[in-house]
Amino acid sequence: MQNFTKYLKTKANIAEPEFQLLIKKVEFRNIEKGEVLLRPGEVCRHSFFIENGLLRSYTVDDAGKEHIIQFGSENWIVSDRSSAFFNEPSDLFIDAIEDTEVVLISSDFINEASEISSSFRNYNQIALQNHIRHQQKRINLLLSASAERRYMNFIKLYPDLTLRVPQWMIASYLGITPESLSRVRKELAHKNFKPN
Amino acid sequence: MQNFTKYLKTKANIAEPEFQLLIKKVEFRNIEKGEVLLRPGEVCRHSFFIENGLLRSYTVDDAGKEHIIQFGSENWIVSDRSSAFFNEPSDLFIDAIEDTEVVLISSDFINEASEISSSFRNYNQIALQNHIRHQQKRINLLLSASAERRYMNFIKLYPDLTLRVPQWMIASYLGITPESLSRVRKELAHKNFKPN
DNA sequence: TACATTACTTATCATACATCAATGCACAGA
DNA sequence: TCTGTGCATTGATGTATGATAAGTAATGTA
Repeated sequence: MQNFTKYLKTKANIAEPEFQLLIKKVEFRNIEKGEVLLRPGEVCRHSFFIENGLLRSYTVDDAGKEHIIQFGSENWIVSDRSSAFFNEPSDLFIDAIEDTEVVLISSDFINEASEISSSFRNYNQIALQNHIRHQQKRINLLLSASAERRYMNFIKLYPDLTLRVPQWMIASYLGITPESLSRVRKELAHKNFKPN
Repeated sequence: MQNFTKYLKTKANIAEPEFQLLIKKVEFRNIEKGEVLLRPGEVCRHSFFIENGLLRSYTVDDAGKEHIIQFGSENWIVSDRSSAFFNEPSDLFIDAIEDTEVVLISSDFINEASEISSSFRNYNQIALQNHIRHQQKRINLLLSASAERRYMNFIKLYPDLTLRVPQWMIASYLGITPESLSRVRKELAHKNFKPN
């Protein structure tokens, strides 16, 4: 749990004694590729801090089509925040794109950590605000940008994911079909586009 | 400032003595229809609590096209949260769709209120989580739903706004053109669709 | 009342992207 | 080595929505 430890100690700035208290509250798990961690209808009881590996959250519409809401790799947290916070059934699937090691974070953990440490509270606040900022950018892109521009934005933001995630999932994240993404990529190659 | 008072006292559960302290910190303003409260490049120094009237926030893309991020009417808060929280220049315009009375809420106010009152802190937390939930639903709709379904969802969620907001703005919020929205409406009328 | 302005609709044509189907490839398991 | 399965590519075709232009209705205002 090196990454999670580092996350608590440096990012959330938790001191050693509090750390010793808190660390007992979390659980460690190995997830196999393809394993499902959350299904629609269930309440999301844990947030997943990713030590290493790759998770995604997504919805499935009436036509059975998947729409990816979020990817998460090392040092990210994947969760259905709304479901976890409001204790209501989720609309999402969460599953593993690669074999993944996660730290299970319960709502209790968050609450206790917030009580114990004002710096954790602060960090949590920042995380929420970041989430909002990120979502707003995505909404704006979905409203205003073509498939090509959305894809270019994606590889600029997530060069690592671009390599690790299968293309059809990227397409799903961008709100287009795999075929369209393939054509977009061909176009870009043609235009001699290079990432960076 | 009846609505705002009620908001602080009942929703955020602020007691009378704290209320007296806090209320001095806010400012009241009348905004004329069309007046601009925030422009891209500026840092969003205030959140706007709406006593009555109607605001919107929106971006303008390279082609000069507007994309509406949010509407806000009575008892809602309109703001660029990211800009306000992180103290960074905004990408958004905020302006008034109707003559509007607002209460100006500064970051200082939020911070002080959070220190004074744990119930305010709590309420603020809930507001952030609500925002995230709302944005996620919108992202999911933009990824998965047709123009028609997005519109149907809109009138179900915001029957009041459907009447008060000009159609071309609703179209902009949904990510379609006014012409398309007009077509969708015709279709729905044809199918004998009634709200509710 | 008349005139200007703004909002909404309708019609036509254009296009980005979806859908469907076929093919090629790589990798995993027999 | 063969074969199956999943993914990426490509081509042909379809369709929802965009762009443009014009008309009509509604609203404001002199």
